[in-house]
Amino acid sequence: MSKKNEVTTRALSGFMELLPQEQIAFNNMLDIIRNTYETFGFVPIDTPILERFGTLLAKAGGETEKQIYQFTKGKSELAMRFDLTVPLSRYVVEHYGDLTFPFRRYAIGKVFRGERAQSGRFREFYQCDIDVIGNEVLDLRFDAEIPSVIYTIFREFGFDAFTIRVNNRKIFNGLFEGLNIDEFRVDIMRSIDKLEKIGRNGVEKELNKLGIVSEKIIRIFDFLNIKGNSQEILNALKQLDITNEKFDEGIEELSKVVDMMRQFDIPEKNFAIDLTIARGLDYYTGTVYETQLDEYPEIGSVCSGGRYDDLASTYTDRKLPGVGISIGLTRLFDQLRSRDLINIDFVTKTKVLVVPMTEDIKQSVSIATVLRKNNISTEISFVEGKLKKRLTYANKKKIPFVIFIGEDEIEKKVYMLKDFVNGTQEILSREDLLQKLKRAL
RNA sequence: GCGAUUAUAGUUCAACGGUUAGAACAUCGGUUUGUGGUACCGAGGAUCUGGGUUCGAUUCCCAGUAGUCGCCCCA
Repeated sequence: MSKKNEVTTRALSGFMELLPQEQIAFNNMLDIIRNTYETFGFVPIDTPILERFGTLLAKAGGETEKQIYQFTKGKSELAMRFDLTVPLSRYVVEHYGDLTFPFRRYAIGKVFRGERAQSGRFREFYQCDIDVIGNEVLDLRFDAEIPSVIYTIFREFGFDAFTIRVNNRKIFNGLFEGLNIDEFRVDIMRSIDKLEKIGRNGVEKELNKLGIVSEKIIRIFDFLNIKGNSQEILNALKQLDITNEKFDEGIEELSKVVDMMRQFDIPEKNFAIDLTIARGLDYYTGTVYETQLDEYPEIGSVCSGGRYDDLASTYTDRKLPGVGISIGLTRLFDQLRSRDLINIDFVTKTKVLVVPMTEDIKQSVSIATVLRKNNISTEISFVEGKLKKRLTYANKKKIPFVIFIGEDEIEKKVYMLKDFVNGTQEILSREDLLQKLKRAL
């Protein structure tokens, strides 16, 4: 808070800003995500942060629309993207002729939602998406591959106890059709999604409010109360007295997806069928996923997604079914950080601080260049004042090595290397210095 | 959009209807010159904005603004 111009220097609420050491940790997680996506053969794209308002609005609706940041510049009605999937569908339609299908793309970027910020809920946050888009058709096996990417990433993050929960929207839709309450589909799913939070009574109350008769509510809970391992759930579903084509189709799909997830070597403990998962944007039509950390369920979902059969239908007559998932890295990172679960290993990536002790900096610059060419991050200290001050800088930033270059060193063409960790110090030739640093780092 | 709650140094927190609003951490300087961490000494730095009550308000009241938490929604 600077008084100078009476301008608040605080970042806006809901916009995460990190210290360098945190940002390094954050970027490390981003790197893991990006690398994993690429090893699965997803290609990168980067769509604009701003889109025409009409483009975003076409697929949004209801609550989502209220949360879109929109503004007018000149005569243009613009809006900030609220996710990466709607821009993707626009992108695919626009570049349809240049893309190879199934189109496997990843996108990492900030998205914006104009809502009230609170714990774990941001107005600007990173989404890290993968999607597979088919031309006319998309094999169900892709639905099982997506969770295996997620599994790989969370293992790379170092997590062991996490669960990828799977469900299929067709089961819900079939159930609601069968009970003749399809018109309340969206509202019902939202209530069901809150089951863990508000309990059975809370959900019952909400369903009552919608005007659903108690006999049907009981049927819904018969369905929701199905528990057990994946096989038990599937068996119980088949025995439910629901005659609806969609319902059966959903069970069939879910059954296949789960079976294939096993073939992708995802351990049983890391996935589960969860019939209460209804969450997610309106456009999901089949498989839906949600991932949570077993030890921190209160964090909520850090990775959600699903299958959508008609995402681009507002832009084109072509049928472009897709399946994908999004990691909400900002939320994940923020929640881990507030629980002290982020390892802050580095304040900087600098490994060597070169300290010129004279006006002549030629040798300092020269050795810095050599080290950098050898991929050793190096800074040169141009700080005025006492040597103490310059060493304090290295100490604070936890830079492990300092090289002193004074008159003696310049004269003899040698380097005084100080190991900050051990506190040792030695005079080395350029070649020995390089070899030693390479070995140590 | 709705509700609750909070607002004092860079940060986390004190205090008081009445003289210079305290502390810790952080920052900067010092404890003799080419050697950091620990210790000691010192310095700078704050009552969100506007009204009201009062002899007097940072303190009490109202409004605004902003933060936080929750609802809605969602990653």
